[in-house]
Amino acid sequence: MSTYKSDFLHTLASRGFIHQVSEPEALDTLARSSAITGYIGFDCTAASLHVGSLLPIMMLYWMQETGHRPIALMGGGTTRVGDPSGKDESRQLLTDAAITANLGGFRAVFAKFLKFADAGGNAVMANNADWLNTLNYIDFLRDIGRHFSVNRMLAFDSVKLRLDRQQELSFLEFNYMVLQAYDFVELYRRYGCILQMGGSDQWGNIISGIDLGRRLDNAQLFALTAPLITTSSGAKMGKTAAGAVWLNADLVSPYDYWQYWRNTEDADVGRFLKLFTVLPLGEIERLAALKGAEINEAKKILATEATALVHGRAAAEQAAATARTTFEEGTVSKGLPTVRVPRQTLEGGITVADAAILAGFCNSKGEVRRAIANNSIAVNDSRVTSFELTLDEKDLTTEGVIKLSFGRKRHVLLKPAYEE
RNA sequence: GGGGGAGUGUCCCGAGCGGCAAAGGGGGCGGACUGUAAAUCCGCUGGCUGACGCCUUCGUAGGUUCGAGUCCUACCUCCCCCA
Repeated sequence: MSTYKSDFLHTLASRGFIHQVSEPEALDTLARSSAITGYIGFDCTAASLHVGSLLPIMMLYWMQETGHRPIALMGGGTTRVGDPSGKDESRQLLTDAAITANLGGFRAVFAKFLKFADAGGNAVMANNADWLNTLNYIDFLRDIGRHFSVNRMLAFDSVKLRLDRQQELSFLEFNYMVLQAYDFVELYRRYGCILQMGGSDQWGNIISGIDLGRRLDNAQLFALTAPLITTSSGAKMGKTAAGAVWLNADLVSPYDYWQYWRNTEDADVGRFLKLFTVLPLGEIERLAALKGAEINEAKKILATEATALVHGRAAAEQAAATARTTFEEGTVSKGLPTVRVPRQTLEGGITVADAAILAGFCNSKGEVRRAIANNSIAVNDSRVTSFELTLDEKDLTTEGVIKLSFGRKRHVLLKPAYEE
């Protein structure tokens, strides 16, 4: 399956994580004979990590799992600059306060995948703000800047793309790759880190770091990139009707997260099981081979396993149970997302339109109107045909809730709120 | 510096003789069919209104006109050619 002899590279390769590796033989040999240290950098542009970050996180997970030391590098410093790779326009700059706040949300997520010192493991969480924020400009130019050829930098895709399209590329962004390269060297010096991993769009930036390490410290550093993951039908990972699929439970509930994976396309099941669960490959092979409706079993396992990694086994099982009662038994499950409606409002009667907006299904009454015309909205599993329909306490089921549905997959329980 | 062209429905691309809430795609959402899949077909894809209708939208600001995405002026941004 793979020609790698080290546990680390063999695992990554056979699970589909590897796109490109610099000097694969040398790295393989090294990883076989000793514990190596490697890192991946993460942006702090959002308040939570999302499904797109999952792939790199899993690489760090396997790194630790196969006996090495992973470093999750928070881009507290580089996020202040903004990576131009793969973007047409410069990203909006975030305030330092926002970056710090975002960082806070990350640690808990990483702790679910990696064992840091407080959990008795060797994983490291670093923040490049620690060394970037205090850099002295002139010193930095003389020590680091001299090793960078502008001629070469102009040839990098991330830069060239912008220039070719006559898109603005500020000097600030132009420096991003220099800083990222410097990060690599800094981590090498601090932790003996010799490997940087990342998405395939990071290749150029990583190579810059390798070059810098060789020039400054005569170090042999390595690059490993992962393929860009899309669904079989070509869509980018991690988007749903409601937006990005975040890893924080307060942004995307375990139930919704489970649903996201449950709705994986047939053709992706095997690949995703390998990438996003830690099930043994033999088991995955068996699941991916299921045909027709049977592959739904594999999807449920994918959903439960993937959810368990992020939200814990109990939450995953609960999401699975909720899905089972909702979709397979067709009954009202208490595990569905609930929306509280003040009791007075309910007594006075609330229109379906307002309820649908409250539930987050629609943004305007016009949308609700169209949705009803399209047969999309149901109350307690019966189709709503009239825009005039008003809901009140008589519509409460024996469980004391009103089940409001949008389409066949999105359900919400309206629950009278007695407090406040 | 001179000449020519372009900016359209706040997701993207893109048509648009002065009557336009504005063609057509893509994407998205929903329905049918299925297996909570894919493919396919159908519907929807500015806001308010029960409805007549009203309001807001075509780079920005003015102007002409009963009426402007469309014509005129200035400005901004981008592309191409000449220098």
